[in-house]
Amino acid sequence: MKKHEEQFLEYLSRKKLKNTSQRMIILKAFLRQKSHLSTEDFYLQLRKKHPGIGYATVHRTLKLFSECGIASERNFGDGQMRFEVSLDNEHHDHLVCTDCGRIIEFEDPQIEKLQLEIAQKHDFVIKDHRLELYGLCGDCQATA
Amino acid sequence: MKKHEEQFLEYLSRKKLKNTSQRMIILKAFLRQKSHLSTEDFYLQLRKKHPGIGYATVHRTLKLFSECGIASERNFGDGQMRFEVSLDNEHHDHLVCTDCGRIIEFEDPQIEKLQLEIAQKHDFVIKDHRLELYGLCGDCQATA
DNA sequence: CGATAAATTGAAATCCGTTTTCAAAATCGT
DNA sequence: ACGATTTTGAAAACGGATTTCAATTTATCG
Repeated sequence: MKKHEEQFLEYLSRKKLKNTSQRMIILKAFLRQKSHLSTEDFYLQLRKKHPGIGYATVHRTLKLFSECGIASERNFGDGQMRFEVSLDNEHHDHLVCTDCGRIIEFEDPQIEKLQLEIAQKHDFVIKDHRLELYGLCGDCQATA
Repeated sequence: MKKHEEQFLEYLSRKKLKNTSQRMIILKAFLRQKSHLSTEDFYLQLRKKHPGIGYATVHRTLKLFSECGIASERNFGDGQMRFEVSLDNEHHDHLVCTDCGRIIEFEDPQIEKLQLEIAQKHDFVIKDHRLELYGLCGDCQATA
């Protein structure tokens, strides 16, 4: 996991950006968090420990993470942008419970392969994809 | 294609809503359009022929379409909501060219099947899904 | 170590698409 | 045609993302 930090620092110097205490704090907090937090939620979380850091800075820094490749932006269609730590180059997809909001990650090489075939058939070169399955998780099926 | 119109009219009476000329105009224009237009674009398009109809009405009517099942909302993560005519119960997915914005629809029963298996494995019941492949279409690969 | 240029910060303002408000107009049932 | 109810369009409000700007911090270099 050191890799992410290095990658970020390298990106900063490559772009002649400055290494600030805020950026480091946000980076550490970001790497520590597991779930797919919206900018807002992440900010609120962070503010508990670091009340001085403003929303704008959090927002800008998350964008930086995304630019340098250590974060991916997600959009589950609820109007909130979400960020997650990108683990190496493995793409993964999401299973979202529409009731409790739980998000489970998965990946399926077979589906990926089929996607490539579809792209070929339409003469597309795929750069990225998103696959989200919406439904009810076990718990929520029970209470429904 | 008469079905959509009937379905909408039925929905209106079921909900004790009124059948207005605006709604009929919007319905016809909506069914005629092929692509995945954003509310904004659809409104601009419509305004050429019907300058009297306001954005709010278009927006509300598209929502109605969505509620009664003749339209589906799409969100390709560009911050604009898009609506498309829902053809019967067949779900389809999208291939989006990130350069020119072209959108191609496809469906793949194999992928659907794999999705169900994944859901089962995680004890989910799937209600819906979205799969979008982003890349460059043939034309844009050439000019890139 | 300073001095200086350049980048960053936080608060507030702005942006931009969506959604709501409200008074006037249209619709439907009788 | 009447009256209750819904709908309409313009404009305002909303919500989240993004930008602005003056003050502060950082990196670099003598």
